[in-house]
Amino acid sequence: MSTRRPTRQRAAVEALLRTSDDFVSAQAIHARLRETGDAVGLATVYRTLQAMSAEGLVDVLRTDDGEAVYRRCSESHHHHLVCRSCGRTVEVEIPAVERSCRAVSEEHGFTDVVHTVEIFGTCPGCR
Amino acid sequence: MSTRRPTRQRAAVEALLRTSDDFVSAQAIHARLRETGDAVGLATVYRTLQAMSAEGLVDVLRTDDGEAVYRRCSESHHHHLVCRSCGRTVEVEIPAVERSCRAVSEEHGFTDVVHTVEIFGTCPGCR
DNA sequence: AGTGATTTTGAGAATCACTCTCACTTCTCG
DNA sequence: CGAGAAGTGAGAGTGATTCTCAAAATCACT
Ligand SMILES: [Zn+2]
Ligand SMILES: [Zn+2]
Ligand SMILES: [Zn+2]
Ligand SMILES: [Zn+2]
Repeated sequence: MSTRRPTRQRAAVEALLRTSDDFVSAQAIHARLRETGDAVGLATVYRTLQAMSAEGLVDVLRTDDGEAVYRRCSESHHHHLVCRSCGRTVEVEIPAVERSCRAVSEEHGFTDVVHTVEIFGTCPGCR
Repeated sequence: MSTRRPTRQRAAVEALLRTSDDFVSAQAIHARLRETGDAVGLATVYRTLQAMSAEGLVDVLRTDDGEAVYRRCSESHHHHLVCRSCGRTVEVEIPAVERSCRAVSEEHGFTDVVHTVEIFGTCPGCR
């Protein structure tokens, strides 16, 4: 089956993610774990993040320069309001968006539809 | 001023984009131009696409594996409904989405806000 | 605990999109 | 026609992500 074995490495990555409210890159996770002595191989960090992403345990998005960043998130469907300056992230649910995306898709006969919605701005603290 | 000089290379890239209804990668553009004998250096393809993107002449989005793909688009603000199988792309305007994104941003005090919205599915033809 | 099958790990190599460098070509405009 | 500004491209450099594969850890059972 698809149950993954519990390992020290996986626990370390999950713990690190639990301590960060913002999106973090795989490279950053690798570096931080190395600092704390809880080192995990880079390949393993990537593998773990992929697995967690597939299980819906983390959300992924791409920065402007194409780097993937990860964040531990609630499991219900939501989107993000991200500060482009400090990275602060707010999870938001926007029913109107869900409705409109579904409507537009049906209108054009598309099926198996998924959507990505991300909002970037400057947060009140970074004024 | 910011007027770019007209060159053979730039014209070739623009022409290529005009012939494609779907999103294309810089690498693909470079390869196709080379095939048609209308070769343009890879660096120039990237530079041209960046410039066009900055001028709002092309839309950019990232594929799942992080590659940037470009498409000549109408200049008014819109989003895309993309077939994950054949790449067919439909431009859509969704006022409700614009409204909601703005509302959510204000609610959290974010300013200078931009949003990305992309919808992926299987189109009627790829059933 | 022991044992063998199965999975996971990680150092380093490999990939690949993208950017940089810089000498050379092409425009622009007086 | 120049002189200077802007554009080009082959090739080197970057940096994130993936691959390789032998060694290490975990599991299932006794
Ligand atoms: Zn999230
Ligand atoms: Zn949604
Ligand atoms: Zn578009
Ligand atoms: Zn919009």
